[in-house]
Amino acid sequence: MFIAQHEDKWFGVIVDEEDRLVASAFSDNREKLGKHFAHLSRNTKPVEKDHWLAKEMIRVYNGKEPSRTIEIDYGNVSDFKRNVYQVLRNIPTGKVTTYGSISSAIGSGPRAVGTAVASNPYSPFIPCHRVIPADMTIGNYSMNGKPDNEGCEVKRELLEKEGVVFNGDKIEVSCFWKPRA
DNA sequence: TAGCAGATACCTT
DNA sequence: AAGGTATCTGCTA
Repeated sequence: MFIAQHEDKWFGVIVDEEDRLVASAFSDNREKLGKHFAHLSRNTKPVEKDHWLAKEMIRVYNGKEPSRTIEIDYGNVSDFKRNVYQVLRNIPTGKVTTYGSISSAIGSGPRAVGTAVASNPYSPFIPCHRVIPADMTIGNYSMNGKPDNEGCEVKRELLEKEGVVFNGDKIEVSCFWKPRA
């Protein structure tokens, strides 16, 4: 596990031998982050600092696109989740889509997509924060493994930093992006 | 316009 | 084999 600190948050990544991403997450509590990773990945190696992916992560957290291509190690996820995550990777920065439109694109159901998105181990590189309910409200967000009210604020901040426009508690329809079938 | 059921497909144990 | 979802739609008033 590699770790980095930025403002009030900790950012962690786990990579494979070829620097592909096995898991990533962030938290305002370093200990919680460690526990979350232990739950996520068996072979959590000792903490090291300053991996390039940890820096990329802070960049993405601040609403920018990564400066290099990120390769994902899907070894630990089911086929279904991998399908969902590949759709998520195509959502442009500054846009959002809905659980329902993803499910119709891949021939599944919205609640099933919800469970897959909720257990995204690659946040924020795989942008689960860009998935919202069909009524265009902010919906839910998990921190350290569970849905979290504070996490919803983080989700909104992430989207605003990327340029998503809010109108009260709803997102402008101009920010909606439809996944291709 | 808001609230509520029922449908839904997949994941986890 | 059953129970749990980070949902959606259509009905009601």
